[in-house]
Amino acid sequence: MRFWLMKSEPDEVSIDHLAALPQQTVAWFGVRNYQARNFMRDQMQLGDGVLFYHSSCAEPGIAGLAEVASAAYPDATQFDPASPYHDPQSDLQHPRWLNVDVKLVRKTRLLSLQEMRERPELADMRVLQRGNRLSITPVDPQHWQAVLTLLEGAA
DNA sequence: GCCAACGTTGGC
DNA sequence: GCCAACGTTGGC
Repeated sequence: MRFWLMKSEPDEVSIDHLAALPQQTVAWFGVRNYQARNFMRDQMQLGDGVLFYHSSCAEPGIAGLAEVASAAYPDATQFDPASPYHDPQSDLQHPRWLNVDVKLVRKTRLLSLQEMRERPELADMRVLQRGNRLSITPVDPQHWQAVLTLLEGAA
């Protein structure tokens, strides 16, 4: 079992949106970066742990826990001319972009980016490294555990 | 709105 | 295959 941090803009899909969806599950559409796509395609497995992260917003940080709920399959938005994620270069027979489904486990308190940066036990997390822009990053087991402890401790 | 960082594109 | 230009991300 692996662990991941997945960024979502709450204007698009927030933790509360996810909680309100049928099955509390959403297709993780819109990834347009090969490295992030490859994580979904090659490494994610059903049941992998996900830190649901709010980015590009007033209070960036971890907002809940989720899990990988499907294998990777073609991202429908790449073929939708009305979508901002439309990719006219992608071919129906050989889709360029994939997504997995992500299912809510539970909403948590917000573990803010600021607090994450203050915690020495999280200092090596990939998402905190300088210049990191990947929307999906692997999370080491010890970081996963440290985040859970922070979420359960000081709630 | 600014800007550092980094991925992608495209000319050569 | 190099690399400059450009576009995007995302915190501030």
